[in-house]
Amino acid sequence: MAGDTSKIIPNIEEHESWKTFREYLTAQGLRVTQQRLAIFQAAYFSSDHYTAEDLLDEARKLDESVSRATVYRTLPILTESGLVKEVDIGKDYKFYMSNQGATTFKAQVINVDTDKIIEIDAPFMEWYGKAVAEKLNMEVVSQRLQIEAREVPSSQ
Amino acid sequence: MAGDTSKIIPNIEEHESWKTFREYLTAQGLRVTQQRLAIFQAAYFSSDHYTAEDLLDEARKLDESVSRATVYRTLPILTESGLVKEVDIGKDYKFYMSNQGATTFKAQVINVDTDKIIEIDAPFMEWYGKAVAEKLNMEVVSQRLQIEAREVPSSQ
DNA sequence: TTGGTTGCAAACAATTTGCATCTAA
DNA sequence: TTAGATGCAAATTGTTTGCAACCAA
Repeated sequence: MAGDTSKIIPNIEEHESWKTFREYLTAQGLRVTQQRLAIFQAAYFSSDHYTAEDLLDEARKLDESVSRATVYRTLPILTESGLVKEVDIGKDYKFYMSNQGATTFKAQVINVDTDKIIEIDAPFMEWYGKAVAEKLNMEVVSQRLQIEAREVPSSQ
Repeated sequence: MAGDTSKIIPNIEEHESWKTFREYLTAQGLRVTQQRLAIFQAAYFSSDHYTAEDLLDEARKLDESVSRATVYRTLPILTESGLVKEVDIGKDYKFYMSNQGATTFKAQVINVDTDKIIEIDAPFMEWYGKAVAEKLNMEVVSQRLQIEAREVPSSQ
């Protein structure tokens, strides 16, 4: 096996998310490969937002055989499984983040000076989207609220 | 895409927006060129969302010398002047729309099946973004609320 | 006159894809 | 065994840029 996968989080392979991921692959008729496992681990056990390129770097620390193409081919699997969330803030590349314990609707506050993304709860937004869609006789597939802001040069 | 705009609006060159655009160019030390005027007209007197490529097609109906490069170089001028608004819905190309009479905050409802974009008023969003940003000691630069939805297969 | 603008084509950058090889099942 | 998965490199696609010709002021 290329790359020990249990260095960062103790007993990481016993974490239930592993089971979820393996079962998802199997259920979809997809194979459980070393590369997919490495990419999953790097993607899911991350606490921040990352790009495909960031993910490639991290996954390679776990299995150096991982290629850029496989990262791009695996990301849709991760997002469709619900384990990872795609975050598009209007740049020419996408961000992703682990979807660990996601429940309530989140808005993103983007610091325009640093590009840092802060996720904040915005539970009532969910209701708002539904209400608007209903008026148009539509059903919500997804929604996002993004606020670009900059730090106030804290006076006094 | 909106058709030939000079047929819809009478005396189009007397519309005050022309003055605004020319004054904006001059104020910025930019030249008033035929190409910029054609792109402005195609961009501003359109009632729908359009891509850079759509805009190129429309602008060429007014001045066939307009090139793709000039469209891309003019779009930032139009958005910075406030005459045109950029709408990014997470696709790999951007949409734009005329900012005629825009006052209140708008949300976009995107029909995921047809890619049609519907703009709806969401005035309270403005307040919400400000409140959130304030809590983080930040000031809002811009915000967007997007709802992806699909038509309900109208029963009965 | 002359420095900003233009069209063209080449360059870019993120992402996708064709293909020969590899491997999970 | 064998169909699905991989790495590599080339292709794609929306957008940007270098440059010589052009033209608004």
